[in-house]
Amino acid sequence: MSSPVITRFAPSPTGYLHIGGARTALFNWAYARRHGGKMLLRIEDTDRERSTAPAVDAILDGLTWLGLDWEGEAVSQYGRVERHRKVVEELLERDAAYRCYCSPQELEAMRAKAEAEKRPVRYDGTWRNRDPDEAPSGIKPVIRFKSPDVGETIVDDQVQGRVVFANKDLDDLIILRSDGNPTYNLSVVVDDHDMGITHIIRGVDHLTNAARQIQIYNAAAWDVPEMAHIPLIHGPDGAKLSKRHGALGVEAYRAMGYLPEALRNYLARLGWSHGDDEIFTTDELVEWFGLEFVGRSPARFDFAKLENLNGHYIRHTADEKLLDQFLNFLPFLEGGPAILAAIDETMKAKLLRAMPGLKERAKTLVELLKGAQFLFAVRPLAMDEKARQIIADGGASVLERLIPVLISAGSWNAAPLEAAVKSHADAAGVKLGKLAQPLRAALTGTTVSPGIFDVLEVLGKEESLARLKDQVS
RNA sequence: GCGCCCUUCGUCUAUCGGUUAGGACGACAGCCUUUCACGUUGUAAAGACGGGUUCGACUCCCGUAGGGCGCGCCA
Repeated sequence: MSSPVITRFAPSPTGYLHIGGARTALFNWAYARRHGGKMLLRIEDTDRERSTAPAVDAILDGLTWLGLDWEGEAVSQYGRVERHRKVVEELLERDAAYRCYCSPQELEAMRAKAEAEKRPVRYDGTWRNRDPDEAPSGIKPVIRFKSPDVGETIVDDQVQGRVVFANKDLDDLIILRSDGNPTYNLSVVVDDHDMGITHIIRGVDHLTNAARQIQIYNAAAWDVPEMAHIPLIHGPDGAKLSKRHGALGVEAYRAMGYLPEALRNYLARLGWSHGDDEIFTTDELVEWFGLEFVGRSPARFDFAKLENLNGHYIRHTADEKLLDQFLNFLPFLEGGPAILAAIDETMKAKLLRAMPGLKERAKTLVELLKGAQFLFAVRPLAMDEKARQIIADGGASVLERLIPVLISAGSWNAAPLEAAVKSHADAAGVKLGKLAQPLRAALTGTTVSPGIFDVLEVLGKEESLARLKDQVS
């Protein structure tokens, strides 16, 4: 029996859980599930300047919302510094590390010079073999890892394949700062080892780190875990994902009205595939997931596809459950808490009854709310300017006759609304079907819809139509 | 600059040497619908470029171009 799979998600709490991190977490989670293992969570908070408690909360909250659970308590990397220091001591004793007395200024000069001479920017190894007795007094040294200077380091990656790095390209990285705190690459190795991580799944931006980390594993005589470096998510323009694009925190997606199952499905399909399957349950994802099906090229984030998927999930969610999700979503929407507070049992019943009509025309929960506006409208109804305009332009007789009927229809389910419009179509002798849309706009205060133009057209108000079009544009 | 990685329709992708290169989103057109939406049918749309290897390359190799990532006392 081989050892159980243990994966980990290790975000640094310097901000929210961004979409790329969410996908990394999803892959780790799915992989662990697939193999009956578990996913651990480690907060990489060794950067005391930038790490914040709210960020930790945001990450845990984001994962929870996405339905990605982890085993046990989240490990604080900072809480393990003593252990990290101890390992550094051991490396020092094994002659796998050494003290370096170069000042930040010297290093900066070294970098600048290398750049000016168009040479690779690397630490030149000044103190690697220099006699420690020559150490200048009053300077606190950093400790550098003694990276092998010949040969090569091979990252046998589950996704990237066999990636070879020449050791001469990897310089002696700092593993302990002058203030006595360990650095990332050292901490990661120690933690992954101590936590018994068997599979490291993370973004390709860590590929070079992987090589350095493997060297540390070797120096410590520890087994190197399996590694898988997955491609990054790019913005629609192919460049790095920016805020404007989608590098938002998952809570932003929640606020935009996306369902966690839709986001999960979408994210899973980004870089991973199972033949032509596009829509699948989380159980299926777990059943099908495998690193061998993860591609190596970066994927662009496509909101249109996410929306489509979200619409699908909204349509296929049972009314009761969808109502629950809708209600749970409101607190995260701007102005949503007030709306939620105003929803009593009667309103819930109305919403539930309206759900069938509502959900098939909403791609997000925000749109669902928009569609439900007619239920929330305060009576008597305040009409916006555009609606008044229509009435003034001749729609009055028709609208005036219809509005009382529509209000008395009571339920305000989309279906009765349309039925009411329908039943009066014949009576009025006009193609009133075309009025449903502008009516809704008029009754709810929603902004102009193209339908209003139709109204005027139906009523033969060419002149008004021209005027309105002019006003709108 | 150095190192590593990537390159199939606009986008996400299937193909794992032999296919009319398939699916999905989006787009466009039709149908359904007295609105919108849903649904449905159809159309357009791809192997970056140049060399090899092979009976045969999208698939393997090399090069070019383009793109990405990394090169901190950040993680």
